[in-house]
Amino acid sequence: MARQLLLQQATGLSSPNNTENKQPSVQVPVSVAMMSPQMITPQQMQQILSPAQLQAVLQQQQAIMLQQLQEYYKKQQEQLHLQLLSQQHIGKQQSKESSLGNKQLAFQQQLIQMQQLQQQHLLNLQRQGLVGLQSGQGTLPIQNLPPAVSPSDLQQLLKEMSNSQEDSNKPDTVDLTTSITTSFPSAKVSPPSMLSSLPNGQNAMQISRRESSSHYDICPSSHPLYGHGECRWPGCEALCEDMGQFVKHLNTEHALDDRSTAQCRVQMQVVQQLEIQLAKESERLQAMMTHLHMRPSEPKPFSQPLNLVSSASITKMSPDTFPDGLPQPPTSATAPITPLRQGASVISSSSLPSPGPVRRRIVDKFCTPISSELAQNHEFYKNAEVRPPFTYASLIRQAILDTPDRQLTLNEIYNWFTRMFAYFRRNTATWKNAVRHNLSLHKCFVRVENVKGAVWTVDELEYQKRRPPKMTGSPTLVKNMISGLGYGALNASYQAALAESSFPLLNSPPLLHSSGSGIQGCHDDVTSTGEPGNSNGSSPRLSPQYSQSIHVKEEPAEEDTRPASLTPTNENTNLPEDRDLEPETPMEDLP
DNA sequence: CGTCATGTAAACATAT
DNA sequence: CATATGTTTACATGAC
Repeated sequence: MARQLLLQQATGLSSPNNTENKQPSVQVPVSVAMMSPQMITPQQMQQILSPAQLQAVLQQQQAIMLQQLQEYYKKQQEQLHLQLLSQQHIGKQQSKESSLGNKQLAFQQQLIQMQQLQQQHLLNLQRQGLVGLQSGQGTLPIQNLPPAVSPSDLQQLLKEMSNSQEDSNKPDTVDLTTSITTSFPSAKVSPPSMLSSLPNGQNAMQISRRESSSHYDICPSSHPLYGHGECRWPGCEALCEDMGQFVKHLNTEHALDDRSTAQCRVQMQVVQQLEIQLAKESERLQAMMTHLHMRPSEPKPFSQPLNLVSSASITKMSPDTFPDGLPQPPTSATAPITPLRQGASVISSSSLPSPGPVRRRIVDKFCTPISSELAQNHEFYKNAEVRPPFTYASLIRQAILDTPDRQLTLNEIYNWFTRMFAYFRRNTATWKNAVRHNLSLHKCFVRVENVKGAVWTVDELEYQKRRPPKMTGSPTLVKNMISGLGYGALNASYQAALAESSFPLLNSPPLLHSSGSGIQGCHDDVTSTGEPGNSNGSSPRLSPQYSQSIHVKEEPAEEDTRPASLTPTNENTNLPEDRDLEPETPMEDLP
């Protein structure tokens, strides 16, 4: 039933714009590709589409998202540019408006943030092999995007602004709204409705091109998943001398199986999370502009950069901008963008002030490459209110291990949470309680009293002990993991999982064990970094061996007397720890 | 279906 | 007394 519906839409919608490319054997309903996960859960998708279709759909969606994102960035930046220029006018009018400087700064920051976001997204895509790397290694991914406001441009702008600020006062009559919208009609793109086809012809062309290029048989010279002589499939770095070899590799190693489809879904999620963040940022920008009277509450042209109806982009949309046919979700600005859980009901889920219990411990079971994941995405989590896909226990541990002393007070743990994750800047009572609960509950957290209070440390051995059997990366397991994620916080978790299997990290030291296939042992990150005895003696905090007084949690059926419980783990020979991924660098902190 | 890990809530104790 | 810090219990959920 659903399938028919979709296919029906597909045939109606995909045709107009696909004139240019020879559709590969598989007809892919564009509308399906456009469909946000809220509309169709991954599981449903799999049921609805044949594997081949699914694969194609995913590719399409990636392409669409990328394209739309690029356009969106571009428009956003054009707007910003204009805003800055407009601000200049205001500056003239307001003579010595002292707050102007702040406004400039705010805009500048916003703009920079946009650019960062842009880069981040591209990095992500690149990492996943979705965007071919530029030949010049050092080049920024930003190159892939339309001309943006370069730092120098920005400087120039600000310079002009500050200059103009000093002279004359003009009547405050500049109609910024019209100046913006009229001079940049292109920016007025109505948000693609959920079920509509391609937003515009250009996209269609892009998509077609993308799609065809993704079918190596059509464009043998290049492949988005092939670059620099290696396979760029997420988590795979297999070396392939030439395209032929690569194609062979692709067909054998990344055939259409559970694992591959799961990976595709995860990739979708990666993109989606970024979009959510993007939506939020643009929303914030919008609010800023509105506040500055630059743009009287006009429906923002780019409120919905992409096809998804994420809670982020929805929640604060004004009623009039709401896509037809969609019930407007309660406007709860405070509702966390908890990664869409039940897949189909982001909207409804966002209506609840507090998300119910959220299951997302996959990563933990997946060996919690939390630190490597964090290394990659901590910027993301810092800014996006996305619930990190880690358990409280692993987060607490990470917080503690992040410090030179491997010990933190409760309050410092709190601070780490709020510093590292935007998500934990709300509902403090809830998660703080959870943190305390975890600290008390898990034997791996050891409370050490010192002169002024107490600090918490991690008994790594104990922590490892509680971990379930390692995962082998079997397709089934991967699949389970993915679906178990409730489609929400996959992004990180999956990347993290892949990281263990030699994920090419862009911003972290090269892995030592890049095998390219299969997940090698599960490791949990960090541990290595520091065994206590190591150098680093300068501990501001009392490093005096935990001695003072240690509260050993009771063990129901203690097998061994755990002598090692207090000794710096480290010599747990039986535990094959990877401890390599961990960028020893304690992941610089935020201000 | 039972068990386990986890998240959430809450009661309670103790220290500051 | 209020708050922070811990501990513990209860319950729900999802994975296995």
